[in-house]
Amino acid sequence: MPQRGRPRRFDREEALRRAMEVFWNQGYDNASLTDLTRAMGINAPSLYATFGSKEALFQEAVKLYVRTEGSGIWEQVETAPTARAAIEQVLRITAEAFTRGPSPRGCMIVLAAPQMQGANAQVCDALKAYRQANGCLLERRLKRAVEEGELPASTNCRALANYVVTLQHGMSIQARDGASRETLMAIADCAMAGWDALTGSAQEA
Amino acid sequence: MPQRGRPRRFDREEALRRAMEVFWNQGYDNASLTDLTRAMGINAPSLYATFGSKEALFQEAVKLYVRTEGSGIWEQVETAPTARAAIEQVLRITAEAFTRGPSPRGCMIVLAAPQMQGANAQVCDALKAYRQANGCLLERRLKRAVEEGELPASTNCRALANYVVTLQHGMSIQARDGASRETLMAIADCAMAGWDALTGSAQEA
DNA sequence: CATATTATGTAGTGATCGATACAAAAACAA
DNA sequence: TTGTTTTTGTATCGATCACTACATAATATG
Repeated sequence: MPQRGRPRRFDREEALRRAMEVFWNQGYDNASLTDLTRAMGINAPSLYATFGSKEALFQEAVKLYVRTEGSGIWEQVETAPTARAAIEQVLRITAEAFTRGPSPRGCMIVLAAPQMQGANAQVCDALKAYRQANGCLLERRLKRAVEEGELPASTNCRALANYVVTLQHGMSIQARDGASRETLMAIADCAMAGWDALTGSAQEA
Repeated sequence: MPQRGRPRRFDREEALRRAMEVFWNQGYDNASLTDLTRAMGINAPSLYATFGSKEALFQEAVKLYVRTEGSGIWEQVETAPTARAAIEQVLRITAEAFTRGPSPRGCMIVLAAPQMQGANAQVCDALKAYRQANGCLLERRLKRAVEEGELPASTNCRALANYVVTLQHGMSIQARDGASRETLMAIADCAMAGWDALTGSAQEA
């Protein structure tokens, strides 16, 4: 049973992609339905018939963001040969990804969040979960590095992971403030310059 | 000529302080006039007669924040004996300040910002200026450390300052997500553990 | 053809936004 | 007292918010 009734005049994926860019640029609350429908090229009833509500549209947009724009940063963490390489890649890909286009800079998951602590607790908690998942991913990778002997057993993997994600979150603010790719890359360089001393790994001793 | 006419029934400073907390918690756009007037204990006409507009009130609230809550973090940068001590203090005081109370966590200047890139350009630019002032302050302190021989002449002070403020900005996100004081302190510890290797200063060589 | 089903555009819903008009109230000066 | 000045509370303003009722258009099915 393919389609009955009048066919849809727009592409759902394309419309969702444009909605994602609006949310990415303006955040959840500041993106009005007028902004969204104009960018998506549809009217409000079509939006509601297709996506349900503004909040549901945002949730879908976040999933699309994680799947497309945000994935490149974290997808190599498990496969990287060392934890050191994994984290260096996270920071360097971040610097590259956050300065790709002129319009949406920095991470949507980080930047769409802080204002809506009180209102929209649903949306806020979902974003928080995405944010913390990255920290857990890094912590797991670091623990594996300890098991494999790359890092000493005394390594505080939790603290180290928090340190990296904190720096990575800060890069979103810098990117929004207009920092260049070179500037962000220099920040990544700073982190990696201190890495061996920070982990107390064998390379430096 | 002290006061003419009917005297004001509320304390201006106290009302401003309460407005600051609302903005700090909810950001600029998400703080409605209803929220503000309720917290300040006054009606809308009194707010407008006293502060001019929501935007003017926010600007005053930001100045109050910088003068009171935010000052402790940066005020010792110039006077600290070394750049290393200055930056360690910035990060440790940040960890302490961001976990002081339960309600407003993280830096108001960082967290009230990202959503309002498009709208309220005035307010947004003012916050951005405050944010970048901290980076400049750190960069100047690091340059002084180079002149005084604490750091080698090859030190990239700009990159180093950006690295520190990026980490400090990230700590605002962590604080909003509920990170404990110990967690933030561990992040500061990580940064300082890598500091000597990062700066290539004499202590490590 | 007729009928069912789905999407579309127009137009509007009540609610809330930031901001005010207005008159009563409370202090001063003359 | 009488007038002047400033603040106060009430009751709103037009604009915009997220959202939807409704009739029409466009497809499928029978």
